[in-house]
Amino acid sequence: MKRPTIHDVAAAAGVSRGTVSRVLNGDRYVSTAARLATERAIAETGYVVNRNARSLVTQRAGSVVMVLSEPNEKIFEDPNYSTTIRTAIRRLAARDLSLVMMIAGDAGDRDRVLRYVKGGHADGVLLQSTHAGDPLVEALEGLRIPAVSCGAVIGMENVIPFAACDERGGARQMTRYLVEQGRKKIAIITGPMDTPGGIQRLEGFTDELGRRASKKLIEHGDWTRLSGEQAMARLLERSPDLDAVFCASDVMAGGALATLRAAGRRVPDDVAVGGFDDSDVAMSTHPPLTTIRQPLAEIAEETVRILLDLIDGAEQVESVTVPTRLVIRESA
Amino acid sequence: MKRPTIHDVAAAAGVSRGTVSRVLNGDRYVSTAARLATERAIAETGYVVNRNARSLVTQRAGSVVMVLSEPNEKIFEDPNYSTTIRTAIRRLAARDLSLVMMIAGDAGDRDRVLRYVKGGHADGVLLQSTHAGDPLVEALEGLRIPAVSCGAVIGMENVIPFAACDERGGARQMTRYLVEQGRKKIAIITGPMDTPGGIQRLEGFTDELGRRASKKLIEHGDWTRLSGEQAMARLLERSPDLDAVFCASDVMAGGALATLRAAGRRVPDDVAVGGFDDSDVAMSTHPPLTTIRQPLAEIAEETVRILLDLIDGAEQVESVTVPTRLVIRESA
DNA sequence: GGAGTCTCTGTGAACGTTCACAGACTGAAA
DNA sequence: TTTCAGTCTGTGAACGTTCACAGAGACTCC
Repeated sequence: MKRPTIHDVAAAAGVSRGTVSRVLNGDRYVSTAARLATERAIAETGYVVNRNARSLVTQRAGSVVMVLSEPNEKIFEDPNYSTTIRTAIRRLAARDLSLVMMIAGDAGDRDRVLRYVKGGHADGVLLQSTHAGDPLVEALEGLRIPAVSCGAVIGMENVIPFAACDERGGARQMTRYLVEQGRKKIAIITGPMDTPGGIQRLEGFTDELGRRASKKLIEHGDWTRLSGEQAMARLLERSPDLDAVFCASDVMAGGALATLRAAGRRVPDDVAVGGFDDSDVAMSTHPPLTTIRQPLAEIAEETVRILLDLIDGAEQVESVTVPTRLVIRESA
Repeated sequence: MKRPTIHDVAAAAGVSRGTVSRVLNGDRYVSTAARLATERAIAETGYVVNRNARSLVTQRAGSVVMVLSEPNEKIFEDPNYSTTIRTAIRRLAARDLSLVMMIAGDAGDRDRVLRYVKGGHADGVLLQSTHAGDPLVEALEGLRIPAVSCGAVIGMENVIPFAACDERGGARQMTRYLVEQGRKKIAIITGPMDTPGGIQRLEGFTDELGRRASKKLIEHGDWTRLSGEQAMARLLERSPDLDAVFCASDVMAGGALATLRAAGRRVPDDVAVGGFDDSDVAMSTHPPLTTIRQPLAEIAEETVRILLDLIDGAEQVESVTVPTRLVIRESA
């Protein structure tokens, strides 16, 4: 029981291979009679085009690869990925492109991705959580394949287009809110300093605080809950009188809350806590987190749109920054 | 600057196409001299095999498709997917198979998946969160393509092999624990009753409770936090004197906790709360959730292993059930 | 020395498309 | 009538592999 080929369809429709191909690809020059006959034959035979054969001659892959470059396994729990993946699948499917997932944690992984792309098996690359200095990015750049990042790649902002939320602006929103609430000694727990979320959320924080910002009130985390707990402990030890902390992610804020509770601090009475992301943990903590909402679906949509533009041959594309929104709950 | 083909490699190595192909595919009959020359030529030319050409003749796709059949968009937040996807990518990559992601939410989506598979573009299918009666499953069954589900497909346990945690046993563990803690009136918030997690966790609950189980103490949720909140409210209204609630997922438990707090119930003093999954929210709630840990990575590994066995031509494969573990924190 | 078995190699024919080209037919304009 | 443009169709040649086959050489065994 072999799969029907374009020949079978052609025979069933009483036309030639070429005509079937033209119908398949929406070519203008095909008579209505031929088109109808072909369409019926396709339906009757249950014909499905063989993408391999097509790709072989067109030199187009018909797929896009999403590369998850997260060296730290733990962080993959990040619920944000799900939204991005889902959105990407949908948008690409509308263009009959499939989404292939790859991981680029270590050198071996990166090599695999590179070979895949070099083999011409992807029409574009969607970068996800790429850290500064990732060798993969330069390698991809050399291959001249359309590549877009979901969130900026630090140091590569002008070479890899991206869509991202206004990290800096969002951080300013939160910081300003904490100030407005009368908080005097505001600390921050940042993300890794080789990611846009790490760097730019800190920038927004210091931007807003001006010379009131103090090095003593800055601690670094790695996005994980545990790192949030530990950073909070360090902050409390160094500055027991702090009255607010802005955590660069909700997950880290969850950790900070636990440390604060263990230290007997009431939230928000003694210490206000602000998060970032508005992921689902923000609703589950006690008290629920006041946080910065980043429209992940929209960011994913834009990322894919830019990639499609590039695949379609756009010379120059603009990176996109979408605004964030302050979501006030109970922690601040 | 065209990509080098097998011909270029053959020319560079001073051998024939056939020999290069044999080296590529690890054929036995090739001399060391030829092998060495070929390998050098491959390295020098930067040759990467064209999978399309290969698939065209071998009739193997070189990829596996993971189908996310979740009609309800909301639920996709489930952090479990990330682990499964990541594990699958890794295991498949070791066999040089790539992972294509597809969604099968509505009929159009399902059609796309079916066309993809019918086109011979996947060597196997990984089913994820498939609900009972999903028409896609039957359709796939008809195509005779290797398919394995991550978690059982209700009603299809004997036709679609799967790997899953011991849902029923896990639920019994939790229920027994609550009983041992002296709880007298134990309620349950189940998942959707067309999923194994919905059905079997309830079964474990009633198994353990025996005739102490009461219909009045059963409420249904849909895995979302909101449904947990609402189900808890209904339970409290009907049975204000309940002293424990087993939630079939941590996320729903998070919702239940919020309702309990709003109702002035102390946890665990007045009401003990048990979850299921041991996902990251379990650590972020207040109090942290006592829950049932399901080894997601292990389940994903097994799912992929079974699929690979099927792809390798295994006639009969055994579904796998892995044990769960009670994780005691503070909510019960 | 011949037969038989292994090892190794090259070659032609697929696999299922698309694309460029050539040719046939139509209708309108010169 | 001829010419030209426009529409429609079929065909041969690619695309880059693998696979089966045939044949060459080396070695062993009688």
